[in-house]
Amino acid sequence: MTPITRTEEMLLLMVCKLQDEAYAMQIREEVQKVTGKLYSIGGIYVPLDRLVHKGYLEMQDIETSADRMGRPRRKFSVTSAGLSILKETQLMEKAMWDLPKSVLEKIKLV
Amino acid sequence: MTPITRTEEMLLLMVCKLQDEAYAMQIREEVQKVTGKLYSIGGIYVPLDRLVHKGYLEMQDIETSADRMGRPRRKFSVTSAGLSILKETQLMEKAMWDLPKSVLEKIKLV
DNA sequence: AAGACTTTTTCTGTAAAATAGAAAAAGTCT
DNA sequence: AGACTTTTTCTATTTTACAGAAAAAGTCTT
Repeated sequence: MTPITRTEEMLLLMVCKLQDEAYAMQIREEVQKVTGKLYSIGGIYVPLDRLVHKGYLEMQDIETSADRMGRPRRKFSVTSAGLSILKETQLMEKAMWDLPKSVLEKIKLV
Repeated sequence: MTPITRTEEMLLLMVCKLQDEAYAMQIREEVQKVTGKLYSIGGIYVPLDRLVHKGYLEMQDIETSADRMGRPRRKFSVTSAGLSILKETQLMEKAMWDLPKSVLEKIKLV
């Protein structure tokens, strides 16, 4: 299983977090909350589509109900392969940060 | 401060971990230990140079002492800007993984 | 001292991902 | 019908990932 990028990790996690509200534009907002940075449209849609293509996300067309305007949205959800790669990613991050305490301390105090 | 990639994060951390043994080829080995994957030569040198260029790493030429063969090596060390970006990265990762317990549980059990 | 040997670094080309934003699409509202 | 709202599609550019051959800079052998 080949590792995912940080952007991909973030998007998967935001879909997890948003659950029934995991629409692209909501995800974009959530990413901004977490990173403090507003991603461009392409910066969201391009990797989301890639994640679908890789089988880590599923997509569902949602019909516009009478209570909102604009083009119909697509809702995302994480597949079990997606959960699995997230777990792997988490373990890898943990391994990466397995450093001597003295080093961790130095980072904390910067 | 613009975020770094996962590869950059990993390399910075491996330099931290290896301390006085932070030579490119040692770093490569360490990366393999953590990820389970052997990176190509370019996969190590290219981003290391980039990190130097960005000011997150420093480089020092080490003269070959009589007890080893081969071309002289370059030793890397993390700058204070490097420590700082690592800290930011760590905080961002923490924010990303701030999910409902039910979701974290689902990931754990996959 | 010349040439074989060892190990690291330099270099460069290709593929993939990040980034950006204009234009199109698909609805609702007046 | 046409204006309006919001999302998605599309595509071009820059940056990063990935790969490995060739060059470099030493030591060792004879």
